[in-house]
Amino acid sequence: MTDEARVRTPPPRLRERRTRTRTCLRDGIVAAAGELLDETGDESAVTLRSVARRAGITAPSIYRYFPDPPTILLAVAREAFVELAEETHAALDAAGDDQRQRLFACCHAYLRYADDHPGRYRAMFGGRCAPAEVCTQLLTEVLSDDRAADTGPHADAVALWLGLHGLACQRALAPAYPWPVGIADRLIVALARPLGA
Amino acid sequence: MTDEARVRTPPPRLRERRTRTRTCLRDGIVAAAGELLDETGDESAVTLRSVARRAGITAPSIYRYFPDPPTILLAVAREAFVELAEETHAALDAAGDDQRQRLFACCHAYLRYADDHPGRYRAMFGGRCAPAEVCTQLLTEVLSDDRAADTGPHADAVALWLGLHGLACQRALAPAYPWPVGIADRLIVALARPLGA
DNA sequence: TGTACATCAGTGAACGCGCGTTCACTGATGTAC
DNA sequence: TGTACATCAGTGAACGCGCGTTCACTGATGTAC
Repeated sequence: MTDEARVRTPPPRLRERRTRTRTCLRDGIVAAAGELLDETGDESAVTLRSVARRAGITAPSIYRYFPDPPTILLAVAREAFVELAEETHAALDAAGDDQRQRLFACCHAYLRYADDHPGRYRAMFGGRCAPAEVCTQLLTEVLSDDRAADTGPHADAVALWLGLHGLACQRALAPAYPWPVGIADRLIVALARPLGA
Repeated sequence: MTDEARVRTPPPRLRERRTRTRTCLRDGIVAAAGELLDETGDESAVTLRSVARRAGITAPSIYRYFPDPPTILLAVAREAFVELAEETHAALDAAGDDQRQRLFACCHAYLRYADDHPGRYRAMFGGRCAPAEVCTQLLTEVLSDDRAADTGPHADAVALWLGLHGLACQRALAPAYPWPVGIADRLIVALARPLGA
């Protein structure tokens, strides 16, 4: 009786699996890897098998979607860049027209994303992508309006981004560190002059 | 004959080992781990066994010096902080008395160390130590002379360090990225005002 | 509408590998006589 | 000075584990009649 019931259990499990398939198992795999990354902060904790466990599938299933584990992390990083862009653009949209407010909104949205997704943030800049361009492009736009005559809005954007990145990076690793209050604004003001001043 | 010769080979190997022992095998282990770190840029490539191979000993030997692999990386990070401090102080000593020159010398020595030891640099800030204090203390000294009246030389030093760290960090990961020329000076100037201006 | 069949996403067992860790051991060194 | 012995750093074999990867398979789905 008990054995019979146990033999019959597969169907619901398969049904559940099939349902997941429809909403694209690939997304589930990427999401699982992202969660593991944010929870552990350690790329070596994101193995093919640990991702499979988190996603509720068996390890070989992943090969239908990704040729190898590094490609999963690449997908996580790419998705994270899209999310980051969405959040910073949303912050810009909500900030109105004032240049200075737009600058701060954009930068704080950037830092917030890094704080909320420390593992993903590290994966983004782990050398798999060439992402500085993505980030600096946005900042170049935010900065560029009244800096066309400067030595180069691009270089200014890179400098500002490097400052934000340094803070985001280190906050992701040592969130408990007693950062001076207003350190983010101090960076923005210093690096975005004359806009931030 | 050949077999006999092979049987006799151990002694020189033991002698060599013993020689190494005198100059402290522990240093050899830390050095081996540091080399692996800089060559691969990947902490997961620094295993107990890979370190032992690089150091020319067997894996269990390491237990005489370190209780587990993470402790090796901790030792590498600590040693790297000492080296970094030595190099920045040497640069300051060579820079003379001019405040501005001292600032640039210190910052460039910092960046040079990161460029020369990318793997070690990442390990330093991998969350094992609370290192921001070590770095910012030095920068606070370099900055503080004519900034005592500022809202806080410490916060300024942290901001400057974050900028340098962002650059060092990202250069260690993507050395091929086409950084704008003079990006380091741009960061220093912006973050160390009025000293850098 | 009902039935037979092809498809193919996901399974579960198996493999070889490098890992961390343990253990009894070996043999060079330094000490006591 | 020469000999017997204790020490203990490093060895090499062995273990169990989780990993990536492969393979034949299962069974739900969609299609052809």
